[in-house]
Amino acid sequence: MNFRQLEVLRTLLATGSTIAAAKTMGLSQSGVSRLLQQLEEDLSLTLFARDKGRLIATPEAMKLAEDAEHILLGIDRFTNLAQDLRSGAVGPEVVRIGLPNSMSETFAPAMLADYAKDFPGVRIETFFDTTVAIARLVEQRIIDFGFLRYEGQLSAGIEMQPVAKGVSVCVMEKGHALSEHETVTPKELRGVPLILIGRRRPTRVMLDEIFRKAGVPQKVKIETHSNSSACAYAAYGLGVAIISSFFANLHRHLPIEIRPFSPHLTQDFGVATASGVPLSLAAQAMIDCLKRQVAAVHEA
Amino acid sequence: MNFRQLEVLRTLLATGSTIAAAKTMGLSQSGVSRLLQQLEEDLSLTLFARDKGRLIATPEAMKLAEDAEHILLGIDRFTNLAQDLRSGAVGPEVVRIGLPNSMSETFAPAMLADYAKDFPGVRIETFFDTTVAIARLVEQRIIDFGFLRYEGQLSAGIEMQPVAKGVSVCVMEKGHALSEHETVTPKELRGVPLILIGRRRPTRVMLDEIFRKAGVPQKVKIETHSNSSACAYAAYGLGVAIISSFFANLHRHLPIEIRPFSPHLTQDFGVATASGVPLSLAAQAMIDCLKRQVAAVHEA
DNA sequence: AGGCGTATGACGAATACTCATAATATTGCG
DNA sequence: CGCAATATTATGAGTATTCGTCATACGCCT
Repeated sequence: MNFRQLEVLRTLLATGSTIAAAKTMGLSQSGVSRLLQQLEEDLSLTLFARDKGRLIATPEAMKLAEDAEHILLGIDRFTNLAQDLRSGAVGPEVVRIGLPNSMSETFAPAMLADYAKDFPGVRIETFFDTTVAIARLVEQRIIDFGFLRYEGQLSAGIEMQPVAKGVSVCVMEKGHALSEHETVTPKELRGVPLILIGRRRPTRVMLDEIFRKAGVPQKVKIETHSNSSACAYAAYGLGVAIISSFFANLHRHLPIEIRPFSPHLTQDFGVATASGVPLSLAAQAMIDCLKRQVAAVHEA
Repeated sequence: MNFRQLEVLRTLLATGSTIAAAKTMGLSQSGVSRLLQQLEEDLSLTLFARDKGRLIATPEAMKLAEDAEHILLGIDRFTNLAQDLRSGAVGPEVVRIGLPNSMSETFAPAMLADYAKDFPGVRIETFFDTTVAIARLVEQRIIDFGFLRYEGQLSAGIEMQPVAKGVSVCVMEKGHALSEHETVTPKELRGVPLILIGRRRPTRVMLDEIFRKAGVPQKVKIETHSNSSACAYAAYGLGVAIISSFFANLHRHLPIEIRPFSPHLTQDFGVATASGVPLSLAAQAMIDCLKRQVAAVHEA
């Protein structure tokens, strides 16, 4: 049995002749005739009496047509649903994402605005938190994916796909004396008030190591825990922040100058998903959108 | 698109691998693989993520599978009807009903036994599911009528006729300390492990509100999604369940005590039918039988 | 005869399956 | 640890079946 056969049954009952049915179904008269024969054969039932070369529906045909209608309706619904899923219109009711705190002010709104253009029907839930917290949210499947900096030591249930790289940079207020330099080294930072983040994190440890090797004592004026605040402090002339270029670029709207820090320190950023859990189309599209947005910020 | 493809979708979701699916469908593994690929191509959707050589269903696949199930059900019905017509007899009349899961164990059997006395020739098909799922089955006319709790916000194509009312009650194991009380208030439930159902449903939200107003924190030990399990948990002394008296009464055979919860919360139960579709005599009689049965449980 | 309808033979294109085999991940064993 | 054994999906090749068209035959009515 066959969709087409059911359609023929319906159309034949509606139109009364194979020719008319063929016309409305967009195929040849002989095709309709064949389809009907097949259906009758499949069911071992006479659906239409052949009377003087005309087709006359039997009561059986009418009974069956009701059920056929049901099936065809269901198929309609099925394909419509597929269509909606494809365009993300119906999608999963909600896409949940985790982002670093620093992205809440400008990046996330821009990204979501971009996303909402293509997927107006999808509800979005955002969690802003630290890298570790986001990783945990991914692991517990509370969010579909998270964007975070990663350092190799990821738990088993998480898969990363790299999205961007950053290098350590110095952020200072506009017109700061150090902005004369093309790049900034620990030597030049001797005695300069510093704004640092993440007390015990690997990147911070490496930074401390670099200063130690250069024989320059750090004059840490402010310890903070968000890139946003570090940039804001720098903008107010409270000191020079050393953060990743990735986050510095997100705060270009502030009155700050950004200079590469030397020696080179790189950071990897990527999208974290729970391994073995396929993403919905809507979530996948959100990741693509995020990548676009990151690329836009990066090249600007 | 194709019946076989839909079958593959269903079977694949049920079995989890092409090999197992092939076995149950009686064709080769490669056949299943091909059918799946075709379906994905037809729909332009990724139904299964290929992860390390395994298939993992996407959310889209699960959504679509529900609709596919309906279609396959329709096909089943269609062929059965054809079978009946072939064998001459204008098939036995069939009544299809949807009931809440909690009624499968004692209520439905009793009701059908009662019904079968008067209508021995009628074939009966029962669907046990959640309120929302049953409503959808009614709307799509897959069942003649459904019995469910309603909360006002019903879709346009459905008509309700009230059958019973329930009030919120506490269910606890026999001999529980709280059974001393004539009625139970939030105050007495302070620190008592609770068994609650339906995280975001209106009734649950109202319950949360009541506890909040009473200044009593809920100690939710178990969240579950069926009244049966809630009663079973209560019977095992895992905590005190707060559910509708209507469902609690269906589980009187368990070693439980039932006490009214105060303040009063009422629930409405009724029969849902597709609007504008006349019911068969047999279906109407089934509704009457259901009402009788409900009355019997209620007064007992 | 001419108009309107269905049925059917012949044939090409598409589809449905199978078999055999490749590619890849997991597991157990020495 | 390395390596075979196992389990899984994917794919190339080939065959049988089905789908649909064209042309045409046939029947009935006016």
